[in-house]
Amino acid sequence: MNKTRVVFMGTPDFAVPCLDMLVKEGYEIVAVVTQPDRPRGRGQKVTFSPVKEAALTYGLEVLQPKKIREPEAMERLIALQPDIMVVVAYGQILPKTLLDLPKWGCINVHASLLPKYRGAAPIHWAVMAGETLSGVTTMHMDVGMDTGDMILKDELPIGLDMTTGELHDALQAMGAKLLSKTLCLLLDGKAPRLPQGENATYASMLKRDIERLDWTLSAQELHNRVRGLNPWPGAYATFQNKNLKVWRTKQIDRALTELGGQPGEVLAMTENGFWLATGQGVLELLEVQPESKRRMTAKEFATGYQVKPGMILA
RNA sequence: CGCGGGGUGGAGCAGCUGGCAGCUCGUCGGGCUCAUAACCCGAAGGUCACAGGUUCGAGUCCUGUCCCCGCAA
Repeated sequence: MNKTRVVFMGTPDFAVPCLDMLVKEGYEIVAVVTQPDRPRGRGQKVTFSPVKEAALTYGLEVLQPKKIREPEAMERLIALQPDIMVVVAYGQILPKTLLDLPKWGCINVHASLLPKYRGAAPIHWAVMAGETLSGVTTMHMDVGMDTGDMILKDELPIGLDMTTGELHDALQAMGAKLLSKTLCLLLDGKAPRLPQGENATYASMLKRDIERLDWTLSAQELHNRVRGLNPWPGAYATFQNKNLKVWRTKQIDRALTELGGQPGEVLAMTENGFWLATGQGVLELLEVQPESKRRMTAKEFATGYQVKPGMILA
């Protein structure tokens, strides 16, 4: 049994394996802090965050302050006298008072190789940028946004067709393992403090306009956009005045000049879908989803909606 | 009660101002081609989500139920 008193802060799925790990390894989790319950989804049903769901199954105390700075929450955390706070995608900035509260400080697990992709959506932005290497980093938190001194890193290659969802799942598992190692080092007094250096980039929250596909971009950029926004929030284009989500694409190694066509024009039907002209290069659509319909292969879509060469997607 | 779309042969869609259930793909049989993502001829395959109602007659109109999905969060 591990007597270290831990406060865990986290919200989405990504954080859950870290909480699982802490429980499994016997840490004394004195409280779990997560974002408040909010109405969401179709029907506006109030739902718990994944971390809250997990915490409840473990019978842990759950705190859900609207703002972490509110006195009630601060007092409670202070009263709990945590030895360490572990923060994984919580979604709120911690004030210095809290950062300085635990004896061992506050540790964060971040889904990128810092100092690249600091911020809210590191996985999405890394995939959309066409990065070939990703990973997770643990750090000693400070007042900045993901600016703290680093402790450990673990790397993971990003495949050419890998989606954000796939990378997310891989990094999620990796994050829990790295956190485990990090805590061992830290509690041994052996955790390094590696400054992040100068080459930082930021991965801000996604804005809605990123989802709309612009066929004048290159096939490469569009392919990265589509896989980077899969499975959430999804990229879409317009077909016959209705939205068409594009879930999976493939870059075609074929010069556009030999085929002609304006951006968004259907060039040819293929075994699995169809080719589309872009600003530069050819993109094959493989999986799409019309409004109100389920996901389907681009082949099925083309069959039912009578897609033919020469037609235009906007 | 957040807004909205939809459930029709194996797949994807049309039909929904009520009157014999249609299209493309796939499947099966046959033909053609050096070849192909092909092409030609023919065939099989549907309790039109479920239950009730209106009607001479319902995939189509009305009511209820189940399931799927988009937006918004």
